[in-house]
Amino acid sequence: MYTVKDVAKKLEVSEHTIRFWAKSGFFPFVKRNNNNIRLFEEKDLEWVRIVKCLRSVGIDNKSIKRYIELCIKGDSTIKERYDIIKKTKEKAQEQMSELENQLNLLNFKENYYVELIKNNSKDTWNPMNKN
Amino acid sequence: MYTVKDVAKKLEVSEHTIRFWAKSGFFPFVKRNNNNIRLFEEKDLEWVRIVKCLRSVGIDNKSIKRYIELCIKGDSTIKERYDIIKKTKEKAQEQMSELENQLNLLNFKENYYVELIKNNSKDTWNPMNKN
DNA sequence: TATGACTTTAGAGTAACTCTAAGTCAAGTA
DNA sequence: TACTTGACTTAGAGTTACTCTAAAGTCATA
Repeated sequence: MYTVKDVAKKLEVSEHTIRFWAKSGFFPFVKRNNNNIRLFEEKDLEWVRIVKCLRSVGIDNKSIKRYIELCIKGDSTIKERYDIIKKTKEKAQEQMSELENQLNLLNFKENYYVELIKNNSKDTWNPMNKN
Repeated sequence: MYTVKDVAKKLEVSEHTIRFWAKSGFFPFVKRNNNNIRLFEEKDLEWVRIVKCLRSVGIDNKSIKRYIELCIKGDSTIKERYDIIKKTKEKAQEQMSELENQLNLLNFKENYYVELIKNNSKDTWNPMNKN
């Protein structure tokens, strides 16, 4: 059994965020002990992991809530949930190729600076260069 | 020469965002015509591209502003700018591997749903399943 | 028993957009 | 010539998803 703090540490999400997600209704299944303290079971962690995954791919909180409501409804919604996951996956793949582009640009910039430093030359690319 | 709208379309960023960035002081070099309209030159587009790149890797606007101020200062700041780009690149690489993890999870989920549908079986993973 | 470490909540604060309203200007049309 | 349309401008309000703070409850240890 894990407290909010444990979950936060284990999944590398802030405690604030876990509580915010809880308040947003993302974990309707989480039990509380006698002192009103949330205790996540092993199985629940998988769920938090999915929420983190959806968020980090940029799915908004309203859509995550909708996905959760489909899960609550039960097996009749499996097809619809499958579609959501598939769309999300496609979105993630686009992000991957976008990130590759950005990495290329950063590599280019890095090399550019390396050359500048090595040759002690002027930064002619910089549109505001005063030199 | 490109208006804000042109830049927005070319770099796939909203016009609002370009104006917001302009207001934030990200494009101190952009000229205006007689009617006070911003006109970006070809060279300036490269700059907007860098800003987009830094933002999409999660660099905050204050840090981007700082980078720009270093650029304005001129060639004496090249080493410091190099360090920023290098750190940003490392951050992007971490994001890449994080995104790979998320993609793996999404693939796993996708296959799980595919199997459920194919075999018409129960969703035993779902912690809120009512079936 | 009190100190400290933990939890909870409501609600204020923040970053980075995102949108709206009101205004200027130039070009096209009746 | 007057009017409408459309592109651009600004200030500032609104939104999302956190992020933080404050107040209060519980429990172990000194």
